[in-house]
Amino acid sequence: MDEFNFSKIEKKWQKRWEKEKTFEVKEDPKKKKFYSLEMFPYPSGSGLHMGHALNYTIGDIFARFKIMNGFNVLHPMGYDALGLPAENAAIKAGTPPQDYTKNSTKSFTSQMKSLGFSYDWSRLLDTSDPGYYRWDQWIFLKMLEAGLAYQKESLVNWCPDCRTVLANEQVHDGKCWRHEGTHVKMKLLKQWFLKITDYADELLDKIDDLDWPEKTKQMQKHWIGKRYGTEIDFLINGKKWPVFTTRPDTVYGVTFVVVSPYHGKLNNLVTKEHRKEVDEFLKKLKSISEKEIVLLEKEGVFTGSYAINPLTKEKVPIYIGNFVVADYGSGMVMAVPAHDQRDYEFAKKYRIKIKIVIDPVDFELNEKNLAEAYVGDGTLVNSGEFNHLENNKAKEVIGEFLTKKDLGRKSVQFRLKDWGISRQRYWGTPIPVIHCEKCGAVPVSEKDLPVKLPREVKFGEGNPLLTNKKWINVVCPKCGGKGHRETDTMDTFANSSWYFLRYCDPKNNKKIFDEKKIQYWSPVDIYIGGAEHACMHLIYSRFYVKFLRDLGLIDFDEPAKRLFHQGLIHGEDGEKMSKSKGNVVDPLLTSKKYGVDSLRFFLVSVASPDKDFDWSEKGIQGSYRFIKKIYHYFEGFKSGENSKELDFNMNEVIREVSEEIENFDYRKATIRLREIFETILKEGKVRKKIAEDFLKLLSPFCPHITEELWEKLGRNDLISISKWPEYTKIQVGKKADEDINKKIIKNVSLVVKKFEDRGDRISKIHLYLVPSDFEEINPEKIKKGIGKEVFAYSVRDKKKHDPEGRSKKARPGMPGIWFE
RNA sequence: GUGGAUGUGCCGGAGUGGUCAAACGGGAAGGACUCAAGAUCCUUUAGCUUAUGCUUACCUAGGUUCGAAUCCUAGCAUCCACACCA
Repeated sequence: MDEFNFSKIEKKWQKRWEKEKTFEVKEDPKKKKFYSLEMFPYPSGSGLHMGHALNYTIGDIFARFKIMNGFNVLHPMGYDALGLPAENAAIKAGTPPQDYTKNSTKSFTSQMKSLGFSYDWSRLLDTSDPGYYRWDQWIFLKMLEAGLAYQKESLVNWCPDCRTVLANEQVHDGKCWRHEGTHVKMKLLKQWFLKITDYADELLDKIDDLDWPEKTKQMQKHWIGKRYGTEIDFLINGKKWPVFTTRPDTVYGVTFVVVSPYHGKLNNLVTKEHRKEVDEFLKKLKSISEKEIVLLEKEGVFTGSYAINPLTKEKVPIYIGNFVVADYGSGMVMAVPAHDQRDYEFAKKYRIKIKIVIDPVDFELNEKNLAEAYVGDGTLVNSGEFNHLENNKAKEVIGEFLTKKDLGRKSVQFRLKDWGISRQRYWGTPIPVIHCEKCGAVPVSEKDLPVKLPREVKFGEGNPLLTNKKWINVVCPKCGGKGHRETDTMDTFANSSWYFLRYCDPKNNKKIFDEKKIQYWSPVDIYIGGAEHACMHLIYSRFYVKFLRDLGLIDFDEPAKRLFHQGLIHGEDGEKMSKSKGNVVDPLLTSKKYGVDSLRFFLVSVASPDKDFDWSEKGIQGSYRFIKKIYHYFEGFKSGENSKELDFNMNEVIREVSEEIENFDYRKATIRLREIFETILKEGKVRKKIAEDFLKLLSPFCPHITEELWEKLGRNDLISISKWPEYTKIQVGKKADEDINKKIIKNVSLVVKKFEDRGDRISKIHLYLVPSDFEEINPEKIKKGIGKEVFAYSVRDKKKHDPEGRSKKARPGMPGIWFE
């Protein structure tokens, strides 16, 4: 018996796939395409981790399954190579990010190749390649033309560690998404924005059509956060200041107005007498991180100004409040302490008047027994001409009234904000704009793209691009005068927002991509990656696709039809894998120890791929044993006749495994494979067809040993591109036919016995069968089997005798029963 | 607070109205082989017991049903995401 030398086998087949370009694909109108994509990795210097291995194994199994099912499968890979970590790591290592990244991507590629993934490596993409980011810049110019890219002075999230601005989506819990311990600060900067909000409605509406995990869809909906409400103009110093509210019905209960400390026109509201207090308050706020503000008590300070309620004409004080969000609505809210908990707390603290305007109807509410805000429904009181209206009705009525008098208007607010893409760092796509004193921000002309990142820069303090004067100082393309380049680079999420389109035509240097190629391959049929991207990458990509569609470049609306999130792998201790905890398991080392196929098989057999699970060394040993067993069995394979039962089982397994892979129930599929293999082992000799089918079913999971054993069975083609076994219906039909009568006899007898044991007398039995069962049963047989008078009906039969409606309980294999 | 998910045997984890003491894997125990270890193979793994028997079991408490791990109601617990959005 040969020693099971998995590493020799792996290399042998990986070489052959590469040599024969097994997984390279071209458009072929005669073949149905399938685009299978996994989120491309950020090529960190530490190489592939187990999470990558899981992600790509899940995708690879799917892609291989589709290939064997006759699809023309596009299964590409690339690198999201631009970004801060590479820059930081490069600085640390003292090498330019270009070199650092090249090393990383090289090692990623060789690692991925060694794991046997079925990628079309000829389409390899690298976002740090000017040939790629040139098209980032091109899209930017198109957005600029369309008015979707713009510059504005704004308060931004600033991470002191990254020394750059972060998008809202990159701030988690008031902290930087890359630095768990770093609080994000607010800073005022001139920034480039992409007007994703123009697409807010469509981004929201189309969510329902996506075959995506419900959770992710929910998160996106929440993130976009569409709210219907009313804008009410309060009068301050003779000027109209709009305030957004979802509760116009409570407008008579407004006793103060609160403005955000970050409101742009805050200074207009602060009177001389209150300047000092306000400044102190603002100063105090600055020293507190956003995270802490959330935990903080509602606090505020009086500005000295008053606002006039347009309906009551009452004058109410204006406060600055730490709980008001600056860039939602107008950054100013009307406060109704009787009917909003936050306002209530604030009013109590600063002893502001509380006025009840909604009467709960079923109990009495007065200022004295009010221990918290009453947010329920009721009828309006103290509301002038609107008294006695039901409050939900009042929302409408007051809204209309305000509109008619031009004191307000219906309004829709989104939580989603425009996407700030400016980053003050080096390793990103340069924003293709030249600033000119005369002409302002002038776009670089398309023919001058790409604006390449200069190698000659100094890293250290601030933005490295500022250190290359030669690169910065250029002539204005418009007037020929003095100009300087924009030194902000784009958020890396710009790079990843459309990469999946570029895979369809990765080397095109004339166009972003060829329309015909895009039309053939896109959109992505299955997209696999982490759930953490739900509100970042997965929203941005949707936005980009819609924009490119509106440019007329593509004719679909959504980047990916179907989405799947893999689970997280924890260390053996159940904790998240991390270097500091020392519980990291390296996929490469593991594959060297047990073989790639064992690793792949194990990764998808411990748990459903979308569930989190703990790494287990014992577990992978179990997978290894299984694979070894298979290897040894096939090595000495001798065909022979096998039982009918095995034929039947195999046929079932083909059906089940196919369905299970399609539904990402990989774990169940591996169980099926184990079971059927046990049966094969027990029988010893089986027909060659059975052996081949088994190897084919196993092939997406364990591509290397199945190639090897396929060869051992005397085949010289590749199993990886062989035809997936077919499931035959006839055979099962026969078998099921025999079963169904027995099954029904058994089940019904059981119930009959129970009834008779209780002392019930049964003379007649009425059975109500689902139509498919009804067609297959043999009533005589059942009658004999049960030994009573039996009447069988189809549930569809309108003339059936069914006084108690038992036919409703009928299910396949188990009829509804009624006794007489 | 809001939204989502989950709760099954020693552990991981299937199942989803009758065939369920509950697949499969891991662990453990016993046995075979071996001088021995490893590998491999077989058996057992809720309790009483060895009977095609009973009892206790699928978070808890109720309910529906001839019958529930599976359906309904309430509660408890855990995990994740978002979180002062007016």
